[in-house]
Amino acid sequence: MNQKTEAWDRRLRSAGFRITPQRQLVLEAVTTLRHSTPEDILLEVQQTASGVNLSTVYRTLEVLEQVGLVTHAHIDHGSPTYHVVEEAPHIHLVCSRCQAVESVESDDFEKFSSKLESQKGFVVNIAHVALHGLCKNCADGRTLIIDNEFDI
Amino acid sequence: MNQKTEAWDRRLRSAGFRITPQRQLVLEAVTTLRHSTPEDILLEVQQTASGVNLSTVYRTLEVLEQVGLVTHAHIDHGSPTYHVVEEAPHIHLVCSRCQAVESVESDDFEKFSSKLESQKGFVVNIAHVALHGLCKNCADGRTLIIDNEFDI
DNA sequence: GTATATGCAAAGGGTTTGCACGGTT
DNA sequence: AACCGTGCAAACCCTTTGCATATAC
Repeated sequence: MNQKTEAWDRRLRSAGFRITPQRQLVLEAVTTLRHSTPEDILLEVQQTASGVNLSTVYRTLEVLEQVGLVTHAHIDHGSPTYHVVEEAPHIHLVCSRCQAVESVESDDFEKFSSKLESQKGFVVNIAHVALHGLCKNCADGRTLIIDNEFDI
Repeated sequence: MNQKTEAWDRRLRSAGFRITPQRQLVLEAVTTLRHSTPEDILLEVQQTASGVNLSTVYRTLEVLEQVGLVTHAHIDHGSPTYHVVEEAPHIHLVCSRCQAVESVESDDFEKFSSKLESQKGFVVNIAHVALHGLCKNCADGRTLIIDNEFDI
């Protein structure tokens, strides 16, 4: 974890940003929570002695995203969810019924997206992909999602 | 176009909703604009004599989505974009740089998603898919999107 | 010491809601 | 006539911004 922290710091510093307790706290929270909204992160960091202001959370996430340490995806209708940029790229599966978020490796998706690239010239930002639907539990045998069936 | 209108009306009526000028106007606007935010729709319908209130636009879109006449996808960080449910299912490609929205048929995507279904049990709502990245023009030879390269 | 980051509070955008009125059935 | 739908305004998120203060470098 310490090694990770050092890498984070280097990344920030090399981009000309300063290391602050708030930035470290937010980064730890994003790591711990795995998929979290700004509000989630606020609650997490507020459990520490120092605490961080909500606007600082927003500004920090912006910075962390700029330097490539975190990304976000639009998981539901509300706030975006942030997560650390990992070694293994993955895409998000979001259940429209139970709101569960699942990460799956993107290998198969990449086959599709590279085809898209060669055919249409469109280059997909894989880390940003969030697919909505029903998770295994909630699907329960269905094979087709009717658009208006859930509040999605 | 008249035939379409009748089908719309039937759909609404059979679901127990009433036919109102506002609902017809919104539906026409969504059709005309192809990919539009509530605000876009408001501007479009305000060009008519009657006009429609913004909150009615929202409520109408909710109804139209419930009865399966329109869907929405989360195209950018802001408002969702609505479009009519078409015969040919398609997914959306959204350029992070120029904001252009492209529709492509979902055949290839479905190959991926059915694999996802058999392997993970996750059933993707295809109409809701919006992939972010760079369009042909903006990609301009790139083959990898760095997450923080654009404000996405 | 200087430039950057933070906290606070206020403003901003998008969306939802309560209520009285108007229109559809 | 009864009920549903609309307009209006207020309320409600979530996010951004301005400014004075604090802090990293």
